[in-house]
Amino acid sequence: MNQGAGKGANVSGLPVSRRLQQKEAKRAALVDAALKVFSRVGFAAAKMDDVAEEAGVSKGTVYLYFDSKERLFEAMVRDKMAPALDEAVESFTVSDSSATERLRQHLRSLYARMLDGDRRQIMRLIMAEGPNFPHLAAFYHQRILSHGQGLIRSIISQGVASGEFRKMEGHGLARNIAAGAIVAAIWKLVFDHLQPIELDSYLETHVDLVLNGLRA
Amino acid sequence: MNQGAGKGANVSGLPVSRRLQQKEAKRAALVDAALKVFSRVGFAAAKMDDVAEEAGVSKGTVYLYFDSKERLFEAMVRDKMAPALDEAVESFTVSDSSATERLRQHLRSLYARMLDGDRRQIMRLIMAEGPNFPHLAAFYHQRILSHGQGLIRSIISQGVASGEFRKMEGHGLARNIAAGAIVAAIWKLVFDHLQPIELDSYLETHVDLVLNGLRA
Amino acid sequence: MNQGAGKGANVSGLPVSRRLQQKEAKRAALVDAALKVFSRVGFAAAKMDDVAEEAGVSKGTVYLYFDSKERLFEAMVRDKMAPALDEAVESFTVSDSSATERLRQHLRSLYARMLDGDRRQIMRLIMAEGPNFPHLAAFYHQRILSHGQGLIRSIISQGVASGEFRKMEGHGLARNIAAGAIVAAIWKLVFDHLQPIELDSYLETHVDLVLNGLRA
Amino acid sequence: MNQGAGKGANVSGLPVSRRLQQKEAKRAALVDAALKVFSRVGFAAAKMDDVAEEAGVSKGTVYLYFDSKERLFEAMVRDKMAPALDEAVESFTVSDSSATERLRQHLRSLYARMLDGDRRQIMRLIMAEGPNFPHLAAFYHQRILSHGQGLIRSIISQGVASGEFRKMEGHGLARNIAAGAIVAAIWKLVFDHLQPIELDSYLETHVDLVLNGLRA
DNA sequence: CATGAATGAGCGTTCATTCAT
DNA sequence: GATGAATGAACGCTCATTCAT
Repeated sequence: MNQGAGKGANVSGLPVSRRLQQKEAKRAALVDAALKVFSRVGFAAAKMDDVAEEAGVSKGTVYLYFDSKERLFEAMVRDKMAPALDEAVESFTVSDSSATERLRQHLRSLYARMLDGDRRQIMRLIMAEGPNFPHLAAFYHQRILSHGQGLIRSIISQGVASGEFRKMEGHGLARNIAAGAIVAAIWKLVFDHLQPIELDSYLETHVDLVLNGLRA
Repeated sequence: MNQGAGKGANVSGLPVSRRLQQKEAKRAALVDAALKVFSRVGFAAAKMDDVAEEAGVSKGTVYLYFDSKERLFEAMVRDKMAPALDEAVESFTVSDSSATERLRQHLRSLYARMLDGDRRQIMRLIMAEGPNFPHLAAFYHQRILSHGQGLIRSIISQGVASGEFRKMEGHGLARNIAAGAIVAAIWKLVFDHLQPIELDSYLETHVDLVLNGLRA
Repeated sequence: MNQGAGKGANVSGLPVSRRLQQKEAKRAALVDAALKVFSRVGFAAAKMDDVAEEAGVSKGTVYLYFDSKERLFEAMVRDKMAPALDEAVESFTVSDSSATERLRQHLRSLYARMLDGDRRQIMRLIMAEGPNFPHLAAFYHQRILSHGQGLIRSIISQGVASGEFRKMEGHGLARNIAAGAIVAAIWKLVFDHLQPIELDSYLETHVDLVLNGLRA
Repeated sequence: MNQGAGKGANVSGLPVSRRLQQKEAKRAALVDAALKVFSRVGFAAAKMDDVAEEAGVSKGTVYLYFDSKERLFEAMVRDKMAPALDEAVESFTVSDSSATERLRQHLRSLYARMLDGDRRQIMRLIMAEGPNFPHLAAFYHQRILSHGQGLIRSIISQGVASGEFRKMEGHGLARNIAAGAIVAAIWKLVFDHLQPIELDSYLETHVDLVLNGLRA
C-alpha cells in the first residue's frame, strides 16, 4: 500500500482537502480570537492587530480571510451563533412529557447552554453593538430570540390545553419567562464580580417562580 | 479703589451665582449632548467634536468642563443616574398598603421610569461598556441595581410576614422579579423595530406572572 | 483714537481677516508643497507626510485644508492653472499688429510662460495622471488647451484675411502650431539632462518654421 | 553516464527548445499584461496581482520571471520599445527619392506606427515615470528619440544639399518637426474623448506645414 | 472664558515580496 | 516550475488633546 503522494499528489483530493482543512482551521482560530478581543473591548476599540496576535498570525493574514473589521465581526457573530441554535432545537426534541416538565427542562437547558461564556458574550455584543449592526441584530433576533420564543410558546400552549397552565392573555409572556435567563447571562458578564450569581440556585428560583406563576 | 474688577459687577453675589448658573447650564448641556452621542454610537466611536456640536459649543470648550473623553463619559453616566435614584426612593415612600399592592406599584413605577429613553440608554451603555469602566459598573450596581433589589426584598419580606407571599429559599429572587423590566428596557432599544414591545400589556403580564408566582 | 482692541476685538473685521489671511497663506503653502511632491514622484507615489513636511506642518494639518489626497491634487492643479490663464489672456490684448507679428509674439509669450517650471509640471502631471482624473483633464483642456487653440485660430484667421497666410484646409492646425512648445515643455522635464533644449534658439527655429509654413 | 537528466528528454535539443519557447511565451504574456496594467493606472498604482491575473498566472509566478515590480516595468518598456526601433530603421531603407518625398514618407510612417496604441502608451509612461526611472528615460531617448532625430536630420541634410530645403540655423529643428506627431500621440491618450484627433487629416496638415516651412 | 487651528499617535487596510508545498 | 498563503512595512486618514489668540 504505497499511497503514492509526494508533492504533486493533489490529484486524489486528499492534499486539497488538507489545504482546505487548514484554511478552515485558521479561519476558526481567527473567529475565536475575534470573539475574545471583541468581548474584551467592544467592536470600535478592538484592534485588528490584537485579533491577529491572539490568533497567532500576522496582521495582513486576517484580511486574507475577512474583508474588513466589520465583516470579521459579523462572521464571528454568525459562526458563534450557529451551534446555539442547533442545540436548542436538539434539546427540544425530547417531548413526551407534561408541559410543566418540558418547561422545566427547557429552562434548565437554557441555563446549561449559558454556561458557555461565548454565548453570553455574543449576546452582550448584540446588545452593545446591535444599533450599529442592524442586520446582525435582526439575524440574532430571527435565529435565536424569535426561535426561542416559539419553543416557549408551544410548551405553554400544550400546558394550557392539558390544563396544567392557566391561560394568560397579555402580551410578551414568552419574553417574560425567558427574561430571568437573559438577565443572568448579562449579569454574569458585567456585575458578577460585584454580586455573584450562583447559576444553579438562581435557576431553581426562576423555574419555581415561573411554574408557580403559570399554574392554573 | 473699590474692588476694581472687570466688566460685570460680581460684587453683590448675584452675578456670581448667575455665572455659576451659566456654567452649570453649559455643563448640563454637554452632559445631555454626551448622552445623545454615546447612545448613538457607543463610547469608542463617539467623537468629542460631535458632542461639542450637539451642545452648541466649540471643540475646545468641552475640555474646560471635562478632562477627557473618559471623564465626560463617567460624569454623564453619574449625572444621568442620579434622578433615577431619587425617584425610586420617592416612589417607595408611599407605603401603607399590602405587599401585593406595593409590589404591583413598584413594578409599575419601574416601567414608568423606563419610559424615559435616557435611563434605558444609560443601562445599555453600562452593559456595553461596563467591562471597560469597572467603577462605573460598580457605581451603577451600587446606586441602582443593589438599591432596587433592596426595595424588592423588603416588600417580599413584608409579604412573607403578612402571609401574602410564600417563602422562597433560592438565590436571586429579586433579580428574577426585576428581570422582566430589564429585558423590556434593552429590548426596546435593540429589537423593538423587529418585534415591538407594548409596554402596558407587557407590564401587566409581568405583574400577573410574578404575583402569582409568589402567592402563598 | 483708542481702537479698543485686545483679545476680543474680532469686531472690526481686521483680526478676522488676519486669521483668514493666515489660513489662506497656509493653504497656499500646502498647494506649493503638493506641487513639489507630486511633481517629484507622481500622484500615487506621493506621501501626504512628505507634503506636510515640505509645507512645514504636521500630518494631520493637511486634512484641515483638503479632504483627501485626491482633493489636494485637484485643488493644486486648479490653483496652479489659474494664473497661466490670466496671463495668456493678458498677453493677447496687445493686438494692433500684423498677424505675422502677433503669432510671433504669441509664441514668444508661450515659451516665456513656459520658463516657469510649475506650469510645465502641471502639464506633465495632466499627461501622466489625466486618465485617472478625467475631470482634471477636462478642466485643463477647457481652460488652457482649448483656449490656447482659440487664440491661435483667431490670429490665423486674421492672417488669412489680410493675405499674410495661406488658407490651410486640414484639421488640427492650431495644435500643430503649438506642438513645438508643448514638446519643449515636456522635453525639459524628462530629457533635458540627456540632450538640453536651449529655449531661445529652439523658439526661433519654431517661429521660423511655422511662419514659413503658413506664408501665403 | 549520458546526461543523466530528470523527467523529460531534454537530450536531443528539441524538448529543450520547447521548454525555452514556453518560458519565452510566458514571459511575453507577462510583459503584455504588464503593459496593459501599467498603462491603465501607472507604475505606482499597478498591482502585481493584476499583472498576474491579466497574464493568467499566479501571483508568485511573476517573480520567477522578474525580480521586482521595477524590473518588470523596465523589462516591459524595453521589450515594447524594440520593434518600434526595427520598423523605423526598416521604413528608412527606402531611400532613392527626393528629400521632400522622403520626409513625407517618414512622417507618414511615424503616424502609422503611432496607430499602435502600445507605442503611445510606452511614450506616455516614459513621460509620466521618466523622472523616477532615469535610465529608462535615457534608454528611450537613445533608442527612439535620438535615433528618430538622426533620421530626420539626415533627410534634411539631403534636402539642403539638393536645394529642396533652405538651411535653417537654429537649434532643435528635428524635434520641432517631430513635435506634431508626439503631441498627437499624447493627445489621443489624454484628450481624445474631449476633442478627437483625426489622424489622417492631422497628418496631412502637419506634413504640409513642415514641408512649406522648410522649402527653400 | 471660548475658540478652533494644530498636533501626532494610532489604526484599518493594502500590497510587494517570500517560501513551504 | 508553479502556486497562493503568509508576512509586515507602509500609507491614508482620524480624532483626542493642547494651546495661542
